[in-house]
Amino acid sequence: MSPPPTKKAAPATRDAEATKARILDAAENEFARAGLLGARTEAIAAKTGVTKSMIFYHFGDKEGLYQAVLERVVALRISSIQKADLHNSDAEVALRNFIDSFLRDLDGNPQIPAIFFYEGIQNKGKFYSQIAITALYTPLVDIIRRGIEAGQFRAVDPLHAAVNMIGMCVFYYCSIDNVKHLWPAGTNPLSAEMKELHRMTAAEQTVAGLLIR
Amino acid sequence: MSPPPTKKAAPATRDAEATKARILDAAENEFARAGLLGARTEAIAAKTGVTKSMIFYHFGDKEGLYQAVLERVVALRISSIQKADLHNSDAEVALRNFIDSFLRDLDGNPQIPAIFFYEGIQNKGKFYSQIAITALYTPLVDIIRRGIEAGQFRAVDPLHAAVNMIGMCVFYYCSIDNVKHLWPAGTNPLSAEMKELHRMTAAEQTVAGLLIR
DNA sequence: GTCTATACGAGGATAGAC
DNA sequence: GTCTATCCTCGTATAGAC
Repeated sequence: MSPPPTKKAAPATRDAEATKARILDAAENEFARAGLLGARTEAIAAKTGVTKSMIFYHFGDKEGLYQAVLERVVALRISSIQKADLHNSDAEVALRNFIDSFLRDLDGNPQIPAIFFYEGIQNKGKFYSQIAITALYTPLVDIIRRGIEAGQFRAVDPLHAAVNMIGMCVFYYCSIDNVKHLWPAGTNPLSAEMKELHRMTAAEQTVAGLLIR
Repeated sequence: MSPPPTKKAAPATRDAEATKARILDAAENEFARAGLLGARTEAIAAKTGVTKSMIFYHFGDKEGLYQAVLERVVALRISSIQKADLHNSDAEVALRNFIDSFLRDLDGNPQIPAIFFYEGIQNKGKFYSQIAITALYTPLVDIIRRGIEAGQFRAVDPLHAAVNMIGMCVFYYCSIDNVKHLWPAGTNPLSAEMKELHRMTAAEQTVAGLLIR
């Protein structure tokens, strides 16, 4: 009698970097769905096509994986900010550039706002460090300050105004499943048309909310 | 020998309605902290001062308790909407009334936006019925439509505009722990002064975002 | 580096006494 | 109506083979 064929499937790959990247992609999805607390390592493993053990082998524990996901997301946004032209002497132009860059990033990654909502509410911002938040908000706050000084923007509180503007841009993506019934049945809130409509409307409202009438 | 004194503490109360109300209050807090999935019945019981069993006795299961919390919250908002004067012939006045009423409700219940974020993202809006969303958004959408027709508001998409405006109003309360480092250390984001500043800024930005320049 | 198998704790839910 | 005690499932994390 020949030995029974081994039950174990062959490892999908042995490329550690490729495996880590696939885990990070799946994890980003899962953390957006359920947050650090609700995310299931089993679900991440299933989406990735590897076993749970690989997550612990490569990232130590669930929290380590979560931090890696956050770091990658923040790095992406910082890179976008650097690419955008925010130093136009006209504050209104700089503001439009910032908002446009931000909304286009969201367009391509609509699940990211959810990650940060979870981070703020569930983890009380524990992993979303002071440095990261400063890097993301400071450019916007600076533009608002410049516009107020130049007499282009109303004299609002720049910090509250900045937070509110980000809220106006991201809320759509965080509440899609709550508000989808406002549109006719069958409308896809993430279709290219709907995302463009959101971008247009949000950009207009955000900028107009600040300009002097 | 006399029988040993019973270890069991006397029941805190035997008033079912009072107990249910205390459970609902604690549950609202806990669901805002962690959502339906992350909420711990044990935590709710501890905050309430009764045992876990009472939750199951009065509400069947965790999901039943969750639905009861949502219903109470929605009923509150609907009652506020009915109290506000939204039928002023001037759409700008009606809009200011709506936003002011909404922001004042948030002022008193800053944890409610979190409940709805969880509901949308985690539960995909399963318990936040079509009827509820319609009741909450329709008055705002109607005001926006009236203002556009009267030539007071820019010709934006009314549905997207309404969602974005709500986002501008609630985002502050959902991201406090993410953005708190923007303010000097020791600033309390929920102090009366900060909440008033948020109300003022958000109301201005929301209305200005719609008005024709 | 990847897999299988399992230990171990946490938490929802129930049974039954009072 | 409220409490105590317990069951059982689920999910993180680890051990060890390949």
